Amino acid sequence: MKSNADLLQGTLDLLVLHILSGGQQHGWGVAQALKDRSQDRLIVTQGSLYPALHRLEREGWIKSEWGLSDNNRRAKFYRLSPAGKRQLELETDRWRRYTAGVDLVLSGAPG
Amino acid sequence: MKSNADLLQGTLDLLVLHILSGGQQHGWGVAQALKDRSQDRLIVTQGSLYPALHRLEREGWIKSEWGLSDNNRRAKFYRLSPAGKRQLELETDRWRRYTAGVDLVLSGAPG
DNA sequence: AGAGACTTGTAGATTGTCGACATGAAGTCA
DNA sequence: TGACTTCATGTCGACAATCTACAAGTCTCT
Repeated sequence: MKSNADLLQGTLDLLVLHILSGGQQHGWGVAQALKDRSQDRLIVTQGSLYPALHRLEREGWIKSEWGLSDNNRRAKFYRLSPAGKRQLELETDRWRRYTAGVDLVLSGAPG
Repeated sequence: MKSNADLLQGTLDLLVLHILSGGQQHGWGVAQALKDRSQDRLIVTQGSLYPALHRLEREGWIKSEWGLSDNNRRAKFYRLSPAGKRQLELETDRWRRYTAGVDLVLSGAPG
């Protein structure tokens, strides 16, 4: 049974950046936000989420800081950097262009 | 500079199956069709296309047969099998659900 | 004390695309 | 005849990203 693993590829960065564009959030919270807002369509596992966050930070698109979560637990909070804001715009465009392309193919006469 | 490599991942099968749903076509023709119909948004390289076709055939979703192209050249023609038709429907649904999820996240209030 | 939810993280396996390369036939043009 | 372009199929190694499974620790509630 095929999951969404392959579809997620190339979209996760965009999604995470978008979530963080509204304010700081810790990793677990990002995953929850994605699940909730997509109405359970987008489920991101820890094995994807944390490496993704580290990758984004390595690229300089997000910055992290330790703090306390609402539940009073130690958590690492991430926020968007100026470069991350630009990257978010880039990736949003890329996504829109790409889906437009797929839609053109899928809606066009087959054959 | 990021290409569409990662976005293509998980969509290529769907796109190829869709193209073939309208009748048989050879590999090169599939790539051309994708490029043309997407108005140059979807460019599939040979290194992705041929392995994908072999994969789909291995799964039993498409069948192949050697023949002659319009240009009088030796070419392998692929057509959708009944299982491929079902798979196309599955993957189309999967794609629609996924993009719906992404759109929910992207259009919702950030933060 | 124990259970369960919250929180971060890593390692190995798997998968899929890319770029580069190799091969060859058909048609065009000088 | 020879050179070049387009059409057409294919493989190989590098690389990137996700998944599953595991490890570990904290806070709250019973």
